[in-house]
Amino acid sequence: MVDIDFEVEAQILKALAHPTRLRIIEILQQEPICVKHIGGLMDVPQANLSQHLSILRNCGIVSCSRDGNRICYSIRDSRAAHILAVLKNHAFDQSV
Amino acid sequence: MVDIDFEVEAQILKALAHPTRLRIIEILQQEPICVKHIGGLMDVPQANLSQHLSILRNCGIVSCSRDGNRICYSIRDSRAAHILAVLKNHAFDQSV
DNA sequence: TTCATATATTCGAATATTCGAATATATGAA
DNA sequence: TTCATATATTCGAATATTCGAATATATGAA
Repeated sequence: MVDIDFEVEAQILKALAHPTRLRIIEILQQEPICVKHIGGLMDVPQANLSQHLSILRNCGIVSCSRDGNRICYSIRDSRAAHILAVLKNHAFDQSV
Repeated sequence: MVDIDFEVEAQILKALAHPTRLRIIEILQQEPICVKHIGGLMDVPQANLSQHLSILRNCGIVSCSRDGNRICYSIRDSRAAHILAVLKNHAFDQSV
C-alpha cells in the first residue's frame, strides 16, 4: 500500500491557515504591494505583519523584491489565490 | 477600514492542513466509506484516525452516518475536495 | 556621518496541535 | 447476557504556533 504523502501540501495549507495571512493573500491578489501599504489595509502591528509575511515567503507562497526603501510583495504560488477563491464560495454538498 | 475576517475560513484550512487529513479527503472524494476501510488504506492507528476524523467532522468538512457496526464517512463541504484538487495542480505563477 | 523610514529578526510566554496509550461506547451475533 | 468488532474519547507529554516587546538591518535624504 503506497501511501501518498501530502506533507508538502499540508505545509502550504498550514501556512495559509491564519486569518491575517488569508487577508494578505486577498490583498496581494489585487496587485503587488509593499509592506507599508499592506499594513495600511490591515490593522496589524508591523512586526507581526512581517512575521506572517515571512511564513508565506518561506513556503514559496509569496515572493518579494526591494524597491528602494520599500519591499514589494506578490503572490508566487497561484494556488494560494485559487484556494482563497474556493473558500469564498462556501458551497456545501448537502444542507445542514 | 473594515477588516474582513477570515476566521472561519482559516479554521477550515487548519482542519485540512495535515497529511493524514488530506489523505482522508482524497479517499472520501472517491466514495463514502467506513472507518475500517479508510484505515485499510492508510497505515494509521485506529485511535489516531478517529481523532483526525473528529477534527474534520467538527468543522463540517465531513459527515458520517452509522450503518450497523460501521460508521460511513463522506465529504460534506465540497470546498475540501476542490482545495485538494487545487493543491495537486501545484502550478506556480513564476518560476523559482 | 546622522537620522528617519521601512522592514525583519529574536526572544519568550501563552496557547494550540499531535499522537500514543488506555479506556469507553455501540452494535451484532451467539 | 457475553463476546467480538468497530469506532470514539480522554489523558498527558512532546512539539508547534502565535504575538507582543525589543532590537536589528537596510535605504535614502540631509
